[in-house]
Amino acid sequence: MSPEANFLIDHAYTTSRINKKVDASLSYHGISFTEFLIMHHLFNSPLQTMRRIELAECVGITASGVTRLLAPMEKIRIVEKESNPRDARQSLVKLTQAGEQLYKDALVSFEHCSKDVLANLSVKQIDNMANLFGKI
Amino acid sequence: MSPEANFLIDHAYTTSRINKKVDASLSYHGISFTEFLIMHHLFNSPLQTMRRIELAECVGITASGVTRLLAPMEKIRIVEKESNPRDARQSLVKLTQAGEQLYKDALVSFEHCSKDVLANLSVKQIDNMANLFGKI
DNA sequence: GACGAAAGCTTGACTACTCAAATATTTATG
DNA sequence: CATAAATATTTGAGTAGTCAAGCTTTCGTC
Repeated sequence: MSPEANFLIDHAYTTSRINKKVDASLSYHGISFTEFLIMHHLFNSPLQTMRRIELAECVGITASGVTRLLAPMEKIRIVEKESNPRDARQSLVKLTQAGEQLYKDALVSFEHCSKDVLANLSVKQIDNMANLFGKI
Repeated sequence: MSPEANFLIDHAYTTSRINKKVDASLSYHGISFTEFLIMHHLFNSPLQTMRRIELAECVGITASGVTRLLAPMEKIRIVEKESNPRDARQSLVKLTQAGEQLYKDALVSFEHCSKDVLANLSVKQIDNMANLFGKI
């Protein structure tokens, strides 16, 4: 078996362990990793608003996945809809004040979890991996 | 945001893209990545049989996930049940002849896909990443 | 400036899981 | 050796998505 194939198999295993740790860490705030990613991209987008299709691309799910994910988040007022006067097809998404605070709180846990997950690697090694991953 | 947190976020994105490519490549054989992983671990286990709980650990899902995943695979005779005379609780899983052939065929696609996914990386870089991933 | 094609989003039906509880069997202990 | 605890698996109910089809709005072209 080639090193490429072996890597993908090992990678799948490691990824599943990482995701479990991250989900466990964020569950304290009542959110999943995917919901955290949504909030992360909203928070860091220039106008704090994004189209649903952009969010889908960013977090690696489909547009309908975004619709279903956002529905409960709107209900508890973490995010809200905003319409684009220039294009009535679009339904822009925005973090509410509460959503912004929740993101900041969750980020603290996420930072802790990240450092825990990657505790055996130096910053140089992480940068190196990040660089290699960027090529994929 | 720390390099660790940034890495996990980028990693999630890249992983989703990798999984999509792998699933697309294996769909030609009518199987998912998870099913491929099951067959892979069965094929490479010393006696070609494993307990469901071992499979669950290997592929990073729960025992009940394994039950549900294997049900259709048994139905189309890719895998079969075998009982352990020493322990009646166990229900061992084994690749059938057809399952073994399917695995070998799927492996060819998986190898192609792996090389394609990692085309921009040298073998040395892949080994390096595999090594770093092993520390996680 | 009408109209077919494309973009953005949602919905219905489905898949691939998860978790908690139930069942069956084995192991350990008093 | 009886019985409590632990192990292996399955099942019921729920969650997190997917895909294909549909609706509405915009764009491109003639």
